Amino acid sequence: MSTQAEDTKSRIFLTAAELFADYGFDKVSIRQICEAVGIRKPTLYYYFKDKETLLLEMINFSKKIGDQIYEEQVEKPKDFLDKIRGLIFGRKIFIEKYPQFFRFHAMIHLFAIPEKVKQEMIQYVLSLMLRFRSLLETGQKQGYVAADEDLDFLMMTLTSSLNHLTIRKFVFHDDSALTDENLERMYRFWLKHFFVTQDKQTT
Amino acid sequence: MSTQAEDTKSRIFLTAAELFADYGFDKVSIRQICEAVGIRKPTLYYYFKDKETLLLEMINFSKKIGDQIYEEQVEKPKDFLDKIRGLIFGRKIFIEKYPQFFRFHAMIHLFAIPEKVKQEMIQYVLSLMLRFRSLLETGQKQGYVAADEDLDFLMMTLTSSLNHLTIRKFVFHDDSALTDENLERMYRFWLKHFFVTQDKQTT
Amino acid sequence: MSTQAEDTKSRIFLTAAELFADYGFDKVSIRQICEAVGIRKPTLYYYFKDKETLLLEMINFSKKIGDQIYEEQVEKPKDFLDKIRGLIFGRKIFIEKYPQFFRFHAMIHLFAIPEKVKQEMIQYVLSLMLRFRSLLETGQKQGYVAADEDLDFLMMTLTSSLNHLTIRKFVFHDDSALTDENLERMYRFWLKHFFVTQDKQTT
Amino acid sequence: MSTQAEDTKSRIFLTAAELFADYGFDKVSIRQICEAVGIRKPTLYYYFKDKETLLLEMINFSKKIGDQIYEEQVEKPKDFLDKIRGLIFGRKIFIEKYPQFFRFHAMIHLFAIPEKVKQEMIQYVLSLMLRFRSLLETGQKQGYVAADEDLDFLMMTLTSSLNHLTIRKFVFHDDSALTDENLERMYRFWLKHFFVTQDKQTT
DNA sequence: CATGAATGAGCTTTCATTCAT
DNA sequence: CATGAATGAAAGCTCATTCAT
Repeated sequence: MSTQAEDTKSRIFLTAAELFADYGFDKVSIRQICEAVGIRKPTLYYYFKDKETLLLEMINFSKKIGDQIYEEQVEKPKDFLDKIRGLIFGRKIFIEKYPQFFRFHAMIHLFAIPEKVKQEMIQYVLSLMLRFRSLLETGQKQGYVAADEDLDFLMMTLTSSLNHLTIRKFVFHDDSALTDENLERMYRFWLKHFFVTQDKQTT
Repeated sequence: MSTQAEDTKSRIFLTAAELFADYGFDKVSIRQICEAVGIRKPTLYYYFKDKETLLLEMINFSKKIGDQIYEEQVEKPKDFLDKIRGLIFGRKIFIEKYPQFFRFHAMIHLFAIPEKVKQEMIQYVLSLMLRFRSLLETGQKQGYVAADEDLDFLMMTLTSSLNHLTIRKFVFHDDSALTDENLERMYRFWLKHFFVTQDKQTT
Repeated sequence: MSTQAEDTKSRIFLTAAELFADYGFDKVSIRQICEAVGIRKPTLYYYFKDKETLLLEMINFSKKIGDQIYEEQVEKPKDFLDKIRGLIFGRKIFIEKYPQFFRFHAMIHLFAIPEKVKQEMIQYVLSLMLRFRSLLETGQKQGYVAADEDLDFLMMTLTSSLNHLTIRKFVFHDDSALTDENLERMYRFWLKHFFVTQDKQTT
Repeated sequence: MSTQAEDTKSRIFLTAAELFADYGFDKVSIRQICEAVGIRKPTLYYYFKDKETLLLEMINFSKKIGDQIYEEQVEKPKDFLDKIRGLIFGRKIFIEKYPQFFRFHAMIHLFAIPEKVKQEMIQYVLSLMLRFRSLLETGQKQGYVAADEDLDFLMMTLTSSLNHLTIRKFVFHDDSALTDENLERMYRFWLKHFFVTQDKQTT
C-alpha cells in the first residue's frame, strides 16, 4: 500500500472515529464520513468492506491500544500501588497518545452498535474485569487489600468510578474530569478508602 | 379524552418504552411501534406530535417516577443511613412498580438521542447529583460521614456504583445484579468503607 | 382498498409488467417504474414489499390467467382436436384479453430472475408439460395419435413450436407470428404431421 | 502479444463465459470475473475495452465455432439425411470440443444483453434460419421433403425442437436431454414425421 | 503488462411525516 | 378517533470505468 493510500485509509479511520464518538454509530452516515474526509463513497468502500467492518477495525485498534497501555502501566510495575496508579493514569496516557481516538474508545460502550459487535464488546469488557480482579487478589495476598474485603464490589467500585470520570468528560463535557489533578485526587480517595498503605501497615 | 383514547395512548407509551429499551431510540421505527401496538401510523401522530415528543414524554414520565421514589425512599426517612438504604433499594422499588419502564429508564442514558433531549437529560442528571451531594453534606454534619471526606468523590463513587449494577443487569444481562441480596451486599460495602456507623461513633 | 388505491396498485402492476417485458427484471429499476407510473418510490413500496414481491405477484397473476385460459380452451372442449386448436388459439385469447400482460408472460422465461423465483417457474412449466402430456395420452387412446407415437417428443415438439411463435413475435418483432392466419397454418401443419384426422381414420 | 498475455486474455475469456452462462450477463460484475481469474480490474480493461466488448468477442467466438461446426457437420456431408443428422449431432460436437463455451452459447439467447448486441444476435439467428431453409429446399428438390410441405413451419419446428433440448439441459438441468441416445431418438422422430426415407421413396 | 486508488452514477430500501377523508 | 395513501429525504452499498504510475 502506497503512502498516499495509507494516508487515505487512516484519514477515514480517524475521521470516522471522531464522528462516531460525537454522534453514535447509527447517526453517522457513510456520506457524512466521506464528506468530512473529502472522498467519494466508493473510495471508503475500497478500504472498508462495509460500515460494520469499519467499526470493527476501529474497535480492534482501540482494544490494542487499551491492552498496550494496560500492560505498560498496570502489569509492568512491580509494586501493587503503582499498578493502581497506572490504572488511573493509563487513561491520561491514552488521551495524550491518541487524542482523537480516546473519545471513540470511551463512547463505544455507550452507543447503539450491531448486536454482534455489542456481544463481542461485552465479552471483552468482562475479560478486562477478570484481569483486574486477579490483580486485586494479588494485592490482597500482599497485604494491600484487607483480608476480609469484598473483592467483587471493590473491583466494581473502582472500575465504575474510573468510567464515571470518562463519561463526565465526554458526555457531560466536564473538562476537569481527567486532569492530572483530578486523577491524583481520585488516587488519594482510593488509597484512603480501599487500600492499606505502608504507613498503616507499619502501624 | 375518553377512556379508550387514554388507553390507546398509554399502550403506545408502554410499548414504545419497551422497544426503545430493547433496541435504542434510533433503531425503533414508528412503523415497528405501530405494528406492536396494533394501530396505524397516523393514530400515533394523533397522540404524539412526533417521535421526539414521544421520547420526551417518556423521559418526563420516567423522571417523575424517579423523583417520586427518591422523595419516598430518600428524602422521607429521617435517619441518614436509612436514606442511603433508600437510595439503593429505590431501584428495586422502581422495578417492581413499573417493570416495563425501568428498563427504559436505565437504558435511556446509553442510546443515541436527539442532541436537544440529551442536553436536557444531562441537566437533569446533574441536578440529581447536586441533590444527592447536599444529602451527603447533611450526613457529614450529622457525623455519618468523616469530617475530612472528599464529598465530590464520595458522591461520584456511590452514584457510579449504583449505575454500574443497573448496567450489569440490562447491558450484560446479569440477573443477579439487582437482587435484594446483592443490593444488601452493596449497602454493607458502603457502610464499611464510607460511613461512620453508630457503633464506630460511640467508640 | 379504495378505488383510487386499486388503480394505483394496478397501474404499478401493468407498467412494471411492460417494462420488465421490454428490458428484463434486473434492468428495470424501481425508479424507472415509478417515473413511468407517475408516483414516488415509497408509494411503490407501500403496495409491494419489495421488487421480488412485485415480480412474484406478477408471475402468479400470469399463471392464473394462463391456467384460466388453458381450462377454458383446452380442458373444456370435448373433442381432442378442439383441445389442440384451443392450445394454439389460447395464446391469441391471452393477447386479446390482457394485451399488456401477455408480453410479460412470454418474456418471463427469458430473463434473469432471482434464483428462487426461477426454480418456481421451472416447476410450474414442468407441471404444465405433464398436464399436456396426459392430454396427448388421452388423444392416443382415442385414436387421434398413432399408437406407436413417441409421446415425449411429440409433446416437446408441439410445445416448443408454440413457444417459438411467441419468441418470434416478441423477441424478433415479427408481427405475423401470432396472427390468426399463422396460427391456423400451424394447426394444419400439426394435423398433417402428427394427428390422425377423421378422414384418415375412416380410410 | 506474448504467450503469457494471450493466456491471460484467454483465461478472462473462458472464465467470463462460464460466469455469464451461470448467472447472466448483468448479474456478473467485472469484479467477480477478475476475482475468478485472479487479476485486477485494470488488467481486464487492458484486454477488453469494456464489458460489452467482452461479450461481443465472446459472441463472435461462439458464432465462429457454431459456423465451423455447421460447415463440417451440415454443409460438408453430401446426403441430405446426413446433413440433418449433422445438424442434430453438431450440438454434441460443440459440447465435446468447447465444453465451457457451449453453455454460454446456449444461454446467450436467454439473458438480458445490451440492445445493440441483441439486435446483432437476432440478425445472426435469422441468417442461420435462412441458411437452414435453403437446405430444406434442396432436400425438397431431392425428394427427401414432401413437395407440398410447408417449409417455413418445418424449419421452425425442427429449429425450435433442437433449441428445446438445449434449454432442457441448461435451464431445467435435465442431463438426459443431450445424450447420444436422446439425439438419436429425435432423429428417428424427425425421420418418421418429416422426411421421406429411401425406403418410402423406393416404395 | 499490470495495478492501486479513485469516482460518477446508480441501485434497493427505509425513514419520519402529512393530508384528505 | 382513526386510517389509507402518499412523499421528501436519506440510508448503505455496488457498478463499470479511468488514470497515474
